Amino acid sequence: MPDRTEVRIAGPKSEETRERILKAALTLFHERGFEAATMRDIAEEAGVATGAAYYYFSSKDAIVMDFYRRSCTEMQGKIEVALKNASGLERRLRELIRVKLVHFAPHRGVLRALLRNGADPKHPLSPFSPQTKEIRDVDIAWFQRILVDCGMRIPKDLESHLPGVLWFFQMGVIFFWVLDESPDQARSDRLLSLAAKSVTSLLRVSTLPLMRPVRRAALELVEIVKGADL
Amino acid sequence: MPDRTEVRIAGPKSEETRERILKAALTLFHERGFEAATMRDIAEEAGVATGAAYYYFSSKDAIVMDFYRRSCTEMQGKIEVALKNASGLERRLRELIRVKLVHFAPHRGVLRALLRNGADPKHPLSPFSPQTKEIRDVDIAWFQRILVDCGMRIPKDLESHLPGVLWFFQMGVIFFWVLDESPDQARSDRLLSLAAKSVTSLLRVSTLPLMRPVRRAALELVEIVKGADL
DNA sequence: GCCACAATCTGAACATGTTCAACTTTGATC
DNA sequence: GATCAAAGTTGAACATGTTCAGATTGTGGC
Repeated sequence: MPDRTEVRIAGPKSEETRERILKAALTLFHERGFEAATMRDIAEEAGVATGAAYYYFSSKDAIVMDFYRRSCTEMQGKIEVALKNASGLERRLRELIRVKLVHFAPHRGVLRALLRNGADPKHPLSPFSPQTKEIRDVDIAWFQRILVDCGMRIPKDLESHLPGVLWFFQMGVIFFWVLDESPDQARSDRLLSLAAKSVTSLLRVSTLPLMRPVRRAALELVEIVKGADL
Repeated sequence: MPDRTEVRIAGPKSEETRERILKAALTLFHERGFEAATMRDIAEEAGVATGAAYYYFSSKDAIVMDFYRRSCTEMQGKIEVALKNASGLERRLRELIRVKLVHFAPHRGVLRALLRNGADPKHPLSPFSPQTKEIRDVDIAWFQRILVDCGMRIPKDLESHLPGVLWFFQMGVIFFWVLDESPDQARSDRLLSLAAKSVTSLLRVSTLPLMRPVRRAALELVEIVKGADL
């Protein structure tokens, strides 16, 4: 899968045009949806020729990628605040993920475009691709942090993988949310609460000696999956 | 998402043309991959004009859909045989899924196309869409059957959902397999074995009274997810 | 001010999935 | 066999993501 998500680094004045194109794109994505907003529309809305859009963004997907990157940067502060106001692993897990849902709420359509290639790590636009590794790592670090902070006893063998696994579950929730058509995505809210609770319970239980074989199986599973593409 | 996966029902002689187009498509998909094989190529290979291809298949995806349907029909016999030669839940689970992997092995590229829209049930081509419900139901029935046959005690509350859940896990395995680039998809084999074993162990353990709360959480999860789109 | 070079921008052209109006073949009916 | 509607077939045209050869603009050096 060829990479067309690169983004031109700004020369002196161009930054403003670039911004205009991005803004036009997001506006149109929001108004008509990702597919219905054509590159011609976007360029016109931004007051440039079609080619100019491609001068700044190497593809339509690259626009989404840029949006994704920005969103993640913007969310850092919100996450910090949300975690400050929540305590306990379960609540913090829930709030950490909720920040993302709330942040992306006005742009579910764009996110759908981001996730439309599922988990295929060969597609540059995919939360699992090399191109999004940086974002992914930043995000995984938050899970690491709430795990460490909560002071819960974590089995040594799980420790290194756990943040990544939690991030993976988060992706599941987000994926569900993006497709969720229930009013106000209420169903996703229920899913998120239940997921946070279940994960916390599982973690608590996982330290029991009885659980050793379950942990081993889970670990092997994680290793198979991780070794393949991530 | 508009449905373009319908397929013209055969008039008298047309069946042969239709077959030729399908065969040409599968050949080219196999030789060059799904994206690289254009509808023009396919039509030419079949010795008809581009439009003719669209007379028989309402879209490129419809070809994949047809392939998917046929494959499932063709597999029924193979599954029967495989289950006859295997006993015990774990082995039968493994063999049931392996039949599919083996059957689809020469067409991983086509399957990739089928799964490229991930789990979005709004996309007609998706193992979760209404358009594929019939296929799905047939498939789920096999899981039902090996569950009943194996004589294992299944908690009453899980009973009705379990076949669907197993099917869902199968989709996970297939999804992994489609993306698996390890030599001969050896990694997927390991995943499949581990998954079959884990599922069986979990099921055995699930009857313990201790597990009641875990089952409740799992059930609630299943209900949230199922209620949403399937 | 002017030149050369790079950055920016343009719009026509291309590839590919898809549509469609018109043409041809087929098969039933008389 | 003539007729005609339905089935089958054609290829040009369309929409949209993308490319590209060139036009335009901006900038540093003289």
